[in-house]
Amino acid sequence: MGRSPCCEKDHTNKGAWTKEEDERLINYIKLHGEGCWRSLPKAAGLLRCGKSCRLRWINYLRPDLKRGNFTEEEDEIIINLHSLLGNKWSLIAARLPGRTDNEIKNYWNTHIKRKLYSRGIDPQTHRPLNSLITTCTSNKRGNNSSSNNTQITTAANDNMGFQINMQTTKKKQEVADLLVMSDINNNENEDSNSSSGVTTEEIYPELNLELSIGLPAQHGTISSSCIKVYDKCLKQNGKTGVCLCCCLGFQKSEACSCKSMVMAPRITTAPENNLC
DNA sequence: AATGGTCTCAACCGCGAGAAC
DNA sequence: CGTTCTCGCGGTTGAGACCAT
Repeated sequence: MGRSPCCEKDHTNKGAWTKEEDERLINYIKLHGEGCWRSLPKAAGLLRCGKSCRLRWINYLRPDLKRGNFTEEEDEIIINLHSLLGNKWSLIAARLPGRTDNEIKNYWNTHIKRKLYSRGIDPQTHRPLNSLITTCTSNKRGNNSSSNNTQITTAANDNMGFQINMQTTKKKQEVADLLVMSDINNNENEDSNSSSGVTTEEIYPELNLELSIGLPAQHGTISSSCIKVYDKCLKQNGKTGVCLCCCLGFQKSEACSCKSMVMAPRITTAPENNLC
């Protein structure tokens, strides 16, 4: 019946590789070649699972890897290939000798996305950001209970750009994400005169939250935090288009520079300090 | 100099497809 | 033919480097 497990996970190391482990892996592959990742760790005297060995070799130890910064030419190749292939990093890597899928993926997330945003291009769709007036649909519960929907719409803002220097930690980002939801919840609760301490989930077990928000298109400095929050929202809601200021509820509606673009009820009852 | 926030990237995790039994 | 495993992939995480105050 089937095959035996690839490794005994109780007896394997995790985390960063040591020099000694690297040397063992390199020496073994020099002698025996790549492949047979399942049996490799034991044969090479490594307390690692085969998967980990494969990853270490492919992403770091392979002799044909090109080290150093990506060139402008490589940037453009990646952008073009991504527009054709999407997040098929292995396919993109196959067309860039000496680069790994992991490396390209990291580079995309940390550099190229920002570059595209600053050009006013959405990195997912490769279309101009200011043409996007879209719908974010939070439908985690998978049920469209139309009477309980909240719909909020803003348009793209050409003036604000992405010059939001969000001094947020990862935890703050999570809080910020929750803020979005809780602000919506607050609006819902205000509407229904609900008292505090009761979650929206309790009030609306089948709640579907639908947002329609636009992204600014002006060139500017974008922190990776902004991009992460944007991506997270994008992922959770399935579609494109978030004004972060509004999304995070970081400003009062009357103080927000994109107020003229707000077309529908705002997301938030904002905190006192205006970070916009 | 100390502290706290942000960025980068190596490594891990989980999943799907196909192979082995 | 069904079950289990391997391989490879894309997404995510977290440690440490770097930067700002």
